[in-house]
Amino acid sequence: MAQTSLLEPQPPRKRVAVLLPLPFPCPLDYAAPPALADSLRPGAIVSVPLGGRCETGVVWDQTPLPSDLTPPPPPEIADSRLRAVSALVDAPPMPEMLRRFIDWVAAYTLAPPGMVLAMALRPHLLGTQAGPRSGWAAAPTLPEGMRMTPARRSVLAALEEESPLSGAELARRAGVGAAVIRGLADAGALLAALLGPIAPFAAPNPDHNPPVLSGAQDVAATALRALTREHRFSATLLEGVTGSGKTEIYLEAVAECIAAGRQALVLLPEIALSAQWMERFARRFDVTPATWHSEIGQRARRLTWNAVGDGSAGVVVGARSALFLPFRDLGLIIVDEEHETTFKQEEGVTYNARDMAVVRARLANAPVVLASATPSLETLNNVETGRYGHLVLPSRHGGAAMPTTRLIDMRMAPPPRGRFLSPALIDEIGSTLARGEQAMLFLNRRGYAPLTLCRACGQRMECPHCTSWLVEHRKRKILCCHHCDYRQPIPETCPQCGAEHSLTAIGPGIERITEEAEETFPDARVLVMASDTVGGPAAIAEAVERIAQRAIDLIIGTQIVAKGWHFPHLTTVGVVDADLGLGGADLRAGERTIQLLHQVAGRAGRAEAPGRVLLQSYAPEHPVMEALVSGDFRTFMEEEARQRQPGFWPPFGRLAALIVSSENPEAAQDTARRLGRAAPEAPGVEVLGPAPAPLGLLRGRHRHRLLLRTRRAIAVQPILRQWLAEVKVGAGVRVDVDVDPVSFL
DNA sequence: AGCACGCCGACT
DNA sequence: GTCGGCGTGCTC
Repeated sequence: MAQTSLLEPQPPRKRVAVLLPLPFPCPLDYAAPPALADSLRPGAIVSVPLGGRCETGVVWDQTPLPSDLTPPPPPEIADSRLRAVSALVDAPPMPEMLRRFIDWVAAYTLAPPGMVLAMALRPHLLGTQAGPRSGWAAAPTLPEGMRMTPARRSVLAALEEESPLSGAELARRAGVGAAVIRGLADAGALLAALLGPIAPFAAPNPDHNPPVLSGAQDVAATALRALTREHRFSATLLEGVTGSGKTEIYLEAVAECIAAGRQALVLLPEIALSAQWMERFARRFDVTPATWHSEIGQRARRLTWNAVGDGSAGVVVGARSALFLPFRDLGLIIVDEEHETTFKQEEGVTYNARDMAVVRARLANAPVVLASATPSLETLNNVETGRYGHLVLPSRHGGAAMPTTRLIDMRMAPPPRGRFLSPALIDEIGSTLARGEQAMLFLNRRGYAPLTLCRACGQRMECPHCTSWLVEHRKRKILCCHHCDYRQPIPETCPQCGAEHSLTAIGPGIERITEEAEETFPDARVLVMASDTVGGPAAIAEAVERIAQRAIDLIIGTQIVAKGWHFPHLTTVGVVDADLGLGGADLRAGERTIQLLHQVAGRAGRAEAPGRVLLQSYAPEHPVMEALVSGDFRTFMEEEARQRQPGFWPPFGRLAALIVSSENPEAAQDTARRLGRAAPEAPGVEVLGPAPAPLGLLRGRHRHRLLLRTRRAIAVQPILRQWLAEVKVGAGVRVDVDVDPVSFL
């Protein structure tokens, strides 16, 4: 009887590639146990051994990518080193579309595919049971002799309102700790009860409340409906000023998508701030959509993830990470405010959700609609070259006029020393308030003052971990860094020279403007809106409601007041420092400033009362200011394009940044220099740098930057891959790759 | 990302 | 003489 010889070749074991949500460069190979072999198809969720632990991953396949994005194939490991897949996880497989998308994003951003997978799989990995959960109900009679305390009483009161409730929810509503609940349960005052099934997402009704459309609106809506019916990829810019009805129009495409039984995804820049958007959706479709953003609770997260996967969530409104949901049948993507830079994720996998939405749509054979009043130059260029379609809503809905914009030349009539509101602006706000209308002051800078210096020695208060000034927050009595979480009390004496009471606030932040406004308009009811002063979404919704009810006269705010709110009684907007975004060597400084200020201006005068916008500027002849006054956004962007074209700056060329950082300044510089020496050389390819980053120190890491610029026809990924492979990165040094950078700090 | 292995300081 | 710091390197 012949024995199997160790020298004889073994039949090759059946192997599967498994991608794990870990920063590996490629999937790992595992042996497929015969019992599982048939189930281990691509997309299957599996448990596998890794080192001494067990990990959850997804059976992967080699998915075809555009040739210039394809990473090199990994070397195959020997059969003898293979370990076997432990188990098939009882969960729906990851759809092929999503797997292809993950590969695409990883290849494009040069992120490890596993890290991209982690974004798509994390919701699934958090908590595994979706079955019925148990909670607590009050016992029909209280046990005799039980001690009653205020905390216990409030638990029982909460159950009078609603019962049963989960332990965590009950503790939250009663304002007590888990111990109180446990005590009551032990005493027999609470009984375990099964919680009912979680309410599924109600189906939006596309015929609930269709809008009455006219003229250009009707044309645009009809066109989007037709594209949505087609079931193939298309990209369309929907351009229209604030108040032109953009949202209503693209919701018609959503309606068409729902009617066709497919799923729609709407990406918004800051979902947590959009209670008003939800209302509009509810008015149109009679239900609230599923939402997805970083702040939803774990329960809702899991529920939504499942509902998207089984198709029961027809519409998802989300922040950028919603792109990675396991849509079963994605039929439409909307990117609202497509020019917003918050679509760019800067941490971890650096991707631009606006661009990846286009990729996702292409893979899904679905249309994508990019909506904006002030489209990015990238998108305008894609329209220009015919890659994207273009629909324009030329005027404000209901005949409301655009606000008039006026510049205040701060060199001609400056405010008094230490003041920041010019006489002209004060006049205008004063008469607005006198007419009983609302006014807004906009300054995109939190805190009291951006810089604190010593009058005696000139010492500036700066962050010990970052290249940045400490910002005074007078209300909180601290100096804090806006780049890291460093904060310190405001010192009484100068830490440098010891002089007493010599520290002076330089420049305005929103707190300081509030102080000045309250002194100037003592009778005005003032509301301050900044990301660090308003609370959660509910608090913001309440603030917006108070504004709508005219309980507020003067709104003072940062960025967040610019974001799509409708304030019907607001007629005058004053921009405290219109030049603020123009400093620094940012490629898109002008574009960004005009987009932001245009959006702020759009808050003014949306109803019958005409709006006024006043821009305080020390550079009124700047093209950005002139464009804001004339309202000629188009001409400004054309000029911007003319300036970028000869140097092959985006969108006429491609950029990728390498950020070299280390706690050790020499190590960072050394690696940056060696990267510089190994810089790729080819026609149409240029490397700028290395140079110390403008933010030379960030969270205690010293930073240097290199910038790769190529002609549009040349992909940056293979160049970057080869370049990085040539250079040995020093100990403790990190090289972060940022393809299509938005920030140049 | 974890987790192990591996070389140099303060302790029973 | 050991316990332990976290630096480098590997996981199919």
